Amino acid sequence: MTTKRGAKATIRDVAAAAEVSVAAVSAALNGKGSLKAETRERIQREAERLGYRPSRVAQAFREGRIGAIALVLPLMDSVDEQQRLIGLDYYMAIAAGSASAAFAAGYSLTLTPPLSSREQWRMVRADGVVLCDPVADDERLTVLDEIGVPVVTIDRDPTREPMPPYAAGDNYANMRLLLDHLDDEGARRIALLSADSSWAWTQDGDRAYAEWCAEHGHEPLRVPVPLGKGDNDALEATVELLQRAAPPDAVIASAEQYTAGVVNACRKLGRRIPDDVMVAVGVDSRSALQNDPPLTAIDLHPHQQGEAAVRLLLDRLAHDAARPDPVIVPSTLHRRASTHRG
Amino acid sequence: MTTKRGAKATIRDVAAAAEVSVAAVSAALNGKGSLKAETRERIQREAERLGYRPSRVAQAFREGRIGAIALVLPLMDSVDEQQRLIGLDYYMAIAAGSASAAFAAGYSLTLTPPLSSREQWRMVRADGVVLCDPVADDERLTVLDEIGVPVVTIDRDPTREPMPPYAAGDNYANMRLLLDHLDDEGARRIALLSADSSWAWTQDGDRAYAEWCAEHGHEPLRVPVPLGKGDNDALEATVELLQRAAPPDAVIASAEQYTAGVVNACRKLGRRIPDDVMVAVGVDSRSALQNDPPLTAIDLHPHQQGEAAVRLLLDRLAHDAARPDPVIVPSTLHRRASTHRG
DNA sequence: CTGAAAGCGCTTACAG
DNA sequence: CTGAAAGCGCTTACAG
Repeated sequence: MTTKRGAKATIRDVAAAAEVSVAAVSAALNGKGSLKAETRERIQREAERLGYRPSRVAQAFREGRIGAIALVLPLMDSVDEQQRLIGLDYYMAIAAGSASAAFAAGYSLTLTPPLSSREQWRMVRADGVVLCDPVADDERLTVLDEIGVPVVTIDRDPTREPMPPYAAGDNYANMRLLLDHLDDEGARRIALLSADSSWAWTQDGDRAYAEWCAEHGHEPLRVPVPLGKGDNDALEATVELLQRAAPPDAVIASAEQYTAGVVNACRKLGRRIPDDVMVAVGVDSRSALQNDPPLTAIDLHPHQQGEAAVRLLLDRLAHDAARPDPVIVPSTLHRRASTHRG
Repeated sequence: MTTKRGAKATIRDVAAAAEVSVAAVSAALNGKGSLKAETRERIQREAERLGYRPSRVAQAFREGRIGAIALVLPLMDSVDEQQRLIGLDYYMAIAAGSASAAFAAGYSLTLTPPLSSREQWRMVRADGVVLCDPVADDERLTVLDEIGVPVVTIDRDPTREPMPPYAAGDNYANMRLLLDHLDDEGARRIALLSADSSWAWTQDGDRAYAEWCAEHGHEPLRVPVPLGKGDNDALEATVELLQRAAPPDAVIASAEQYTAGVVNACRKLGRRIPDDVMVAVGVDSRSALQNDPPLTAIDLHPHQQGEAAVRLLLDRLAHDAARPDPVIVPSTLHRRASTHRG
């Protein structure tokens, strides 16, 4: 009645060893049913002796759920080594928040690497997916829909109908918050580095900027900067801006990726922050906080966004009901030295 | 014979609809067996019509494996919001590398949030665990061993016997590489910021530093700096170092976390890098690369370490055989402007 | 208080 | 070429 070496003991092995039924073993180990204390202890002893561990797959199978949620981050989509180094604080915090919310509900969080083919997506073992920063007509959402996997996005889908549930910051309001703050601090020519992308947060920010400028009679100074390709683009764009005949007296870096480029451009040209030019960032990060001087930035509370997205997803899984409302996570403006002239 | 609304179609529903056996459905959908083309097509049509998706859990159950590997990162162990912001490039790259190696082998990668109790660890649904930076007598390894989950570590376990298989950089050699490089560039008093921890990489680095100093007749200038508690500690330690009567002419920041602190300390005291003091970092990051001037750093190729660790784990899962040898991933010294006086 | 059985959804031999 | 059955390891009603 001993198990074979190497083969893992099953509930049957324990039942045989303790000379009871498998049901009794199950009850004893899960503290259910009503077993005589003596029997329960004997079963536990035998289980211990055989090194029995209930099979997690079998349990999952019985529960009818995988017990995992997949998280898809844009940064995992890059293939070359250089790019992979780019671990943005924002996404890391989303991952941490998602993981803890998932785990609190008895789910684990799965990181999904770059997937191209439909085949690969079918391999994903998860009860649902949290997808960050969908683009317009995002193919991945189409595939997931075909496969029948529920999806929640972080940042809303710009085009899809019906729009999947989502969690997001209030990107429109945040941009206006930055602009008002810079205005209060005396900035009169505020430039914006922003990506030409179909992401909702970019478009919301651009719209807020355009409207704010129109309302305040300011000339818009928006410079498109590609995202992702390293940070030279942001540096060059900022250098170009600052060397214009009428340079800006404040620069907003809308993306975390631009942070170093903007700062280095100022340093390169000998422009002091904030005296010659104020700098503010649309997404807070360690770089912003640790910069000398520390940079004013919007904290999008990505940890909370991750938590919120996972909870939305779990609701969908549980109730299979009506599409829930989006969750807008309030953001915080951290006023730091980069936008305040002593 | 139609499925209930809401309830997902099972293989039985498809079999009934197509008027064949479940075995035929399985064969048709997996392209196995020898079905008449006409039958196969009819089955596929019905499956399509019913929106049938094979249950991933059931498949997993049959395969006898969960199909997931858990990754445990030290940074996920912090609870307060402030700490969570700390997404180190090093760990992010490990996660990306692990995920792609896992996925290539048909496994997914699960992120495990901070777990304290044995109970919580039992909830982890994974066929194996990759644990980063084990400390001496790491409780987590003890628990995982009890639960019977195979483990591979990144960076070796400092004390455990038998030592779990691991992937790591050559931390001893790397420290000497940095020291030799600084020596070549003319540094004569090289200080080291290093943590008082039981981590193997810290201890290896400290040992290399002590031996190198002894061999070269240099006075050791090692300053212990706590890890994790934000970056003020590194800044203060560096300020203190640079204000000594005999200040160092080079500083090695052994951890990625020290990067900003060291740079800001130099800036605060008006010491120019590299002219007044050279700076080198033991772990490469975006901060090091984007600093002005860019900082010389050791690239530990964390992406490859992640891949290697996952492959070690998969080997163990597959063969259940002898303990494999550790994998030492070669590191690269990136010589940058911070250690070269024009 | 305990046992025997059914069943979760799939795939893989094995019969016909 | 196709069907009926066994079985992966567990838990949950249901009998005794």
